[in-house]
Amino acid sequence: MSFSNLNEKQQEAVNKLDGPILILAGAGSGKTSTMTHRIAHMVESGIDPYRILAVTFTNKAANEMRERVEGLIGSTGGMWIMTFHAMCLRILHMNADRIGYNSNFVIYDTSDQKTLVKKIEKELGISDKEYKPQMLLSVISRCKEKAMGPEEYREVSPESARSKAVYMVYSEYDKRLKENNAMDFDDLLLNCMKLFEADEEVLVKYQQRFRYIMVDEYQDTNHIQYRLVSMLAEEHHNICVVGDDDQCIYQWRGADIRNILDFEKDFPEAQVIRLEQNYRSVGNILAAAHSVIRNNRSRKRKELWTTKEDGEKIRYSRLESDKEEASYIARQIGWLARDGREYSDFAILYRTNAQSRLFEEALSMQGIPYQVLSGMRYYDRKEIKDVMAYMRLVVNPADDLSLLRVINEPKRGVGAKTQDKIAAFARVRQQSMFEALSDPDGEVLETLPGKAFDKVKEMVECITLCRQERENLDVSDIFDELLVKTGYLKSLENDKTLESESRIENLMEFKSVIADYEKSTENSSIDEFMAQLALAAEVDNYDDGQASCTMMTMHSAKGLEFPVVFMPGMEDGLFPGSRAFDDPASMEEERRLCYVGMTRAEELLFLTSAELRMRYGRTDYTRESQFLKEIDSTLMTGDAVYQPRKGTSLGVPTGSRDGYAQKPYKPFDAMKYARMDTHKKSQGASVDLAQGDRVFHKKFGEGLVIESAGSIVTVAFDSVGIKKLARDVAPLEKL
DNA sequence: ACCAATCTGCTTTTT
DNA sequence: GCAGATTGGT
Repeated sequence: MSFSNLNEKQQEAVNKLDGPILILAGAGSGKTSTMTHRIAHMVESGIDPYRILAVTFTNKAANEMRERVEGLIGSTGGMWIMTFHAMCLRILHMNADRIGYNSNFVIYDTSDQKTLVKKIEKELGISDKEYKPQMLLSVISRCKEKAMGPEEYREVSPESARSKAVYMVYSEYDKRLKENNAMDFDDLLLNCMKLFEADEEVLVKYQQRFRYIMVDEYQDTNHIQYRLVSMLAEEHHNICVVGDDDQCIYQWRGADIRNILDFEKDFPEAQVIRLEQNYRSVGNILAAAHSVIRNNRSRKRKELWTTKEDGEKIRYSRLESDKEEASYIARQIGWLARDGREYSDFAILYRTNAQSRLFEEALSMQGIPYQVLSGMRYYDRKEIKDVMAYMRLVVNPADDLSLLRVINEPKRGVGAKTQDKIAAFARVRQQSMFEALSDPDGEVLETLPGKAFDKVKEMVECITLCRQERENLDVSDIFDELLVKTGYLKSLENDKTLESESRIENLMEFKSVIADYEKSTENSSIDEFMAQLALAAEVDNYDDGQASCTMMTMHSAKGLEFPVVFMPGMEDGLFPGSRAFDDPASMEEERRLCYVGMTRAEELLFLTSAELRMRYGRTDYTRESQFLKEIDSTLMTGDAVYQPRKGTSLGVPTGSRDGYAQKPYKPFDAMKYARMDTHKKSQGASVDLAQGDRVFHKKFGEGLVIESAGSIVTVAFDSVGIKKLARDVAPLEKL
């Protein structure tokens, strides 16, 4: 095989197959090409594909790698090219019994986790206001990423109400997952690691099998993923990790940047190869991106270069308002398209999904076709989750959470009280709720109120039948059976609203997903289908063949490239987000995100900001993003970026190398004020004042209302006399 | 048990 | 500004 299309460094990486290697692959440096050629080279050198493992983060990356390897050598044979989670799922499926799970376990996604935590909080009498499910889950997830169980958590945490609450929820959460024969995403990794630790035999089997290991996006691995990889590579040390510390944008989710920074410590004999030639962007874009990222302290030395021409300068515009910003970008796209660009050449990359709305409006106004990659997963839709819950029960009758989700969907007259009753019965009988209801003795079922009895019985029988026959039925048959016999479809049809119609459409779309699955798999089964589905994501649906421009967050844009990129909302408080100003580490992460965004652009890069922006329902003045100030001004045209005068009263010299160090200014936190707004509003509305009422004012003390007309209240205060107050604003309490 | 009116509370996202 | 959750009324 010839690698003449690869540069020297890339060839070096491709040719060194043995021993640990760290490939620092800058943005656009031909990373995937290098990795796929390296795999191809292994096979050409006579290495059995069965011995090769390549792990990625996303399905998309795994699919792309598989396709490209197939393109090079025709077949991927017995290699494993898959995500961390898929790998663990596969290993656990074959060995579930060894860690006390039944191999038909189901996977709980984020919203299942949230439902479960809320339920637990309620049962334990913990306020879900004080301890937000999301916050608890992120603590739990952080623990699991470090392989820290609830007991260990308790030991290392300070004695506080908070850690006690976390401990109680965490331990109950874990217990419930196990009872329901379910795992969350972290468990897939964690349990796989536990399996390796507990069972030498299993570990050795995989160590011996995978003699060559590659890990993509190594900068985004968390501690458990790191451990898994280290364990597998322990024997032979043939491990090749590829990543770019400058593109680590998932630290907030547990990615541990130290994994890549410390690789050479972990494997002292490691060879480091830097891919620094960029094939994607013109010189000016590259230089501008570099002028931003160099402000980060914790990064490996690296500077991309290109043989491309400088290209045009980056264009920056400060617009009057967010609406103006959107219409400016739409106009630019219009002009460039008339100039011969394809619509698919354009991408609008923003910091938050909420920004997409204005662009959608502006683009459709100009008649420009677009596609939005939103955070909302297709599988998060209610109707899809409902039918999936039915399907899960077919696979795993121990899943109480799914049963609770659908027992009253469609309405069967089973309210909260009845649900509690069933749960209580099930607990006494040491069964899951579904098992209790379907028990042939009928004891639990018969306690249901009359009209609920028939309907629930019908549902239970339908699911039981599907379960018994699931070996003989196609997945789509089970789907039909469930939709019809449970009455779910009928209740949607009877609804006759626009919403229910679109729900039916979504269900039909889901059926075509099932049909696709059946076609693509020889031995299709509902068990396997459910497992695959849990690991599928929406971003996989991005279609680059479409003749439309694309909008998405900068996060989702990682790994993609576009000839023309727009980055709107370059404002302190939005990008970088206001929280970044409290913490240098997260400011650095925002900066990496900015770098990722900018390096998506091949030829043209537009940055914009708006003087006035509406956020959380209020309009505020904004300040230009500090990232704009970091960009080498000789590389930009358009509006000048406002630069504060040197040596201002605060005495902080400008031109400091780290952006955050020179920043005495904390951007306006729109969210904080939006919250205050709603509280005020609700307070004002609740105070219904009439003449003669006694009131209390924080500053003026007690008084008597002498007139209440429209928005003005006149009060005679005992100590300070008569005052006229605006009723919606004044902090008045009725006594 | 169910529905509608009000209130709340908000990044980023993959698996 | 908007969606999801909660409350209060039937």
